[in-house]
Parts: sequence; C-alpha cells; structure tokens
Amino acid sequence: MKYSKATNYALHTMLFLVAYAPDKPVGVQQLAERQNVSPTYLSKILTKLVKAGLVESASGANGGYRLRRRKEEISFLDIIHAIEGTASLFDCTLNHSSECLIQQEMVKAEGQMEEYLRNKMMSELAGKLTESH
Amino acid sequence: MKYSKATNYALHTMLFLVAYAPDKPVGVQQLAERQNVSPTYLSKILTKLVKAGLVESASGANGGYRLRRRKEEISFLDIIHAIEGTASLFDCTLNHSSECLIQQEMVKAEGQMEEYLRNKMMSELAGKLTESH
DNA sequence: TATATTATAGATAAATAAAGTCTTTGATTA
DNA sequence: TAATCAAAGACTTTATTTATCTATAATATA
Ligand code: SF4
Ligand code: SF4
Repeated sequence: MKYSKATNYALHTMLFLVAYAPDKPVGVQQLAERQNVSPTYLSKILTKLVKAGLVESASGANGGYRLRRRKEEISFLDIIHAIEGTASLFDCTLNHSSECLIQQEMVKAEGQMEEYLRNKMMSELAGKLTESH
Repeated sequence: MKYSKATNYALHTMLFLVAYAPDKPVGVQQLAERQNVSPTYLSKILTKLVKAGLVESASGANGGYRLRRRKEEISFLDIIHAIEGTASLFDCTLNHSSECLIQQEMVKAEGQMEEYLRNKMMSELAGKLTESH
C-alpha cells in the first residue's frame, strides 16, 4: 500500500501554486518542468484538481491554472481525496453487514489519519518553504 | 491506495486463531476454506506472520499454525506491518533532506493511523465475535 | 523404517492497477 | 486568423498484486 506518485505531484503542484503563484494563471508546462514529469500526464492530475474545485483553469493564450480558494482553506486531505478518491482504504468485498468488526476498526484508524490531514492546511507550509523545496 | 487482500486474509486468520483456536495447531487447509482462498496462497501469508513472530508453525502430521503470543499482545498494527511492511506510505524518491515539509506532514498523518492500530488489540475483538463473522 | 501429512520456498503465470504517451478537440486571446 | 493552452479518450508500458504449480524439508505415527 502506497500513496500514488500522482498524489505526490498534486501536493507539489498545489504547494507551488500556494507559495509562488501570482494572480495570473500558471501553465502546465511550467508546473511539469519543476517536477520532471510530462506535461500531458500532469494535466490529467490537474484536471482532477479542477473537478474537485481546488484550482480553476483557463484555456487559450495566457491561460493556465490558479488557485480557487485561499490557502487557509485548502487541506492536505482535499488534495489527496481529489486524486486517490474517498473510498475506504480497507474494503472487504464480502460486506458482512455494518457490524463487521474488522472493517469498523480499520475505518476508525483511517479516520485518525484523515483528521490530521483535514486540519493540515497549505497555508501552514507556504511560509516555511525554502528555495530548493 | 488500498490495503491488499493479503492483509485482509491475515487479519481474518489471526482473528480466527484468537477466537476459536484451541491449543492444537490449525492447518492451512482449514484456514483457507473459511476464507475461500487457495491454501497455497494463504500459506505464504502465514509464513510472513510466522517470520514476524506472531504465529508459530509445526510441520508434519497434526501440524499447522498456532498463536505465539497472548491475544492481549497482538495488535492490528503487528499484523498489518507483517504483511505490508513498515515503509512509509508516502515515500518521495527525491529525498530532499529530512527537512522536507510535505513528507514530514504525511509521515505524521500516517503516524496517527498507526497509533490507533498499535493500540487496538486482537483481544478486544475476540469477545465480540458472532458466528457468521 | 516407510508412509502420510504438513509447512516452506521458488519459479512462474494471470490479473489488476498505476504511470505515462499520443492525438484530437475545444476554448481563448491577440 | 494564428498561436496558445486545457480537456478528453484511446492506447501502451510498467509495476504490483494475486494466484498457481512444483519441489523440498520436517514431523508424526503406523
Ligand atoms: S468480517 Fe468484515 S472484513 Fe471479514 S469478511 Fe466479513 S465483512 Fe469482510
Ligand atoms: S519537497 Fe519533499 S516530497 Fe517534495 S521532492 Fe523534495 S523530498 Fe520529495
């Protein structure tokens, strides 16, 4: 079980937008170069972020992506859910009713992680950023 | 990102051993039937549990698997780590030093989940088990 | 000792998921 | 109109997970 690389790309992209982006949109080209990932692949990730309402896009010349919310209102969990989806990490195919003891505990455990991520906002990292990161 | 089915099998196997197993070992055949999984596949999972010190095995007639610790001393996390390994869920290949802000937060978040799983013991579930589960 | 029983290990195959590419379309600006 | 940029779909490649098959080793008991 691993977080996908797509999630890594998404987090870095968001962090960049939060930390450095001015008002004008940033193109996928520029975002991709910073991360050594192909623009076409990153664009699919960005489209997910758009659909999740985290960023907005503009086509055409001078287009690109920009944040749609204030950095105080964007959590790690928002970004992760946009990429990984919101399904439980532990989903037993045989659904032995809601009383399933194992699943209950696994979901609670996951909830602990999510709570941390829900409360960790982009704004908290933006200030601490150094050049190389 | 999903927990593997192997982890599911491992949790069910351990729960069964905790709840029903007498002193004599249980064969992989029997364990596999309950879960509709092939004995050979389950046996590799069990071997991991053996190597993690959670169960012990005995070859030969009347052999099989039995718990190696008291149920109060077996945590969800023990079992999950035995199967999934202990590496971080978020591992950026480019290791930008230990000061990496993103990784730091992701590891902390994961730590919250692990803490819950570390404190959740098999003994807590054993009593609540119903027939069908 | 011989035989049946059971776990361990390794190679391999099949299935699934993730990562990445290519190409077309559509929107926007200058 | 021409250049620029995002969105979408089909597709390929790679990696991981799941599962099977076979051979070997250990043990009990008849
Ligand atoms: S007990 Fe829960 S996890 Fe196990 S098979 Fe039933 S529903 Fe699935
Ligand atoms: S900032 Fe952290 S997560 Fe990002 S590339 Fe550097 S080490 Fe990896």
